[in-house]
Amino acid sequence: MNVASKIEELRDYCKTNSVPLTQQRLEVYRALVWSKDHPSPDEIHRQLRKRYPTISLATVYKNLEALSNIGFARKINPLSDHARYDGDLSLHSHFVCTECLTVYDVHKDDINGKEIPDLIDSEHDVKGKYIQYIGICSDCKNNTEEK
Amino acid sequence: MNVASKIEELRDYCKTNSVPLTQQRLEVYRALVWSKDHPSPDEIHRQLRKRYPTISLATVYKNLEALSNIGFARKINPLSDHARYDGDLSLHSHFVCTECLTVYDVHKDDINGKEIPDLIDSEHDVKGKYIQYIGICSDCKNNTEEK
DNA sequence: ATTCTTGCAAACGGTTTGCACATAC
DNA sequence: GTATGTGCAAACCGTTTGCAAGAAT
Repeated sequence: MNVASKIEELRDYCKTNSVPLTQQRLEVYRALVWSKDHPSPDEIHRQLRKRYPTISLATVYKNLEALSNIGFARKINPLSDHARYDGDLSLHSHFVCTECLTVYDVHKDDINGKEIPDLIDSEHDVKGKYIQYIGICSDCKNNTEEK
Repeated sequence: MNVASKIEELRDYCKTNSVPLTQQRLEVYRALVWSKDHPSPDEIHRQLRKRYPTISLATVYKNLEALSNIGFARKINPLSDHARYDGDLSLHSHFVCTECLTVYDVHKDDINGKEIPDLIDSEHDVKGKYIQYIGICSDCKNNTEEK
């Protein structure tokens, strides 16, 4: 899907759901879908600042959060605020709970013995791979239900 | 592999390679391989402090780094210091360059059309999944070779 | 008119650094 | 004896928060 039509989708969504669509929010979204890599808030801010010199970094943060909440963006690294270490270097995957940020190991028999596919024909030097499953862990699920 | 034999491995490695094995380094490693989840430096520090009240947080950081360098630990979230956002919410995977921290999209045809296996029989609520490939991107590879 | 957003600055919290002292080799 | 690690405190830097002014509905 191209950039223009994605922006139309955001316009439509905001109109339909009475979500305020400020120029800043629109431009944060535009910078995001325009970007080939996966920008940090700071990168988006630096880029937007060229054309909108007064836009503040806090606004970029708040809009990325807002866009995520309405399903137009996603933070790809839920564990972005703490380093996490693993003493098990064998091949395995992870389940990350987005509530409590616990990381659970997932081993081969938990995914029906299927292999993690290799990345083919890539110019990059692949050193490792694992599947990252995202969701709500059983503990958090139960605690939420109790409320 | 059990905890005791992993610790023996570390002892052997350090002896063979003349790497200083301090009590602190040993205990950081022990705490790491003991742990069921994937602890942050702070969690390891809090745990060790119960038995070694003088151990400092900076030491834990330095030892996790040192253990990673000799292949006894791994930071599972290379993007832990910056939030990263994605405007493409369709199913795809990521290649993360550990040098420049750029994130490249990986689509289905880059992995030979194979599916990402589902997590089966899990009590957790899986909302999403993607493969994280880790390595050195072509740009960084070329720049390193030039040096 | 009301509600939500912006921009600024200050506060916050995880991580890194510099250095004198201590420990492993 | 030399090289490396430890612990403390300060510095660093990405992120969050509070609030008065401004914009969207």
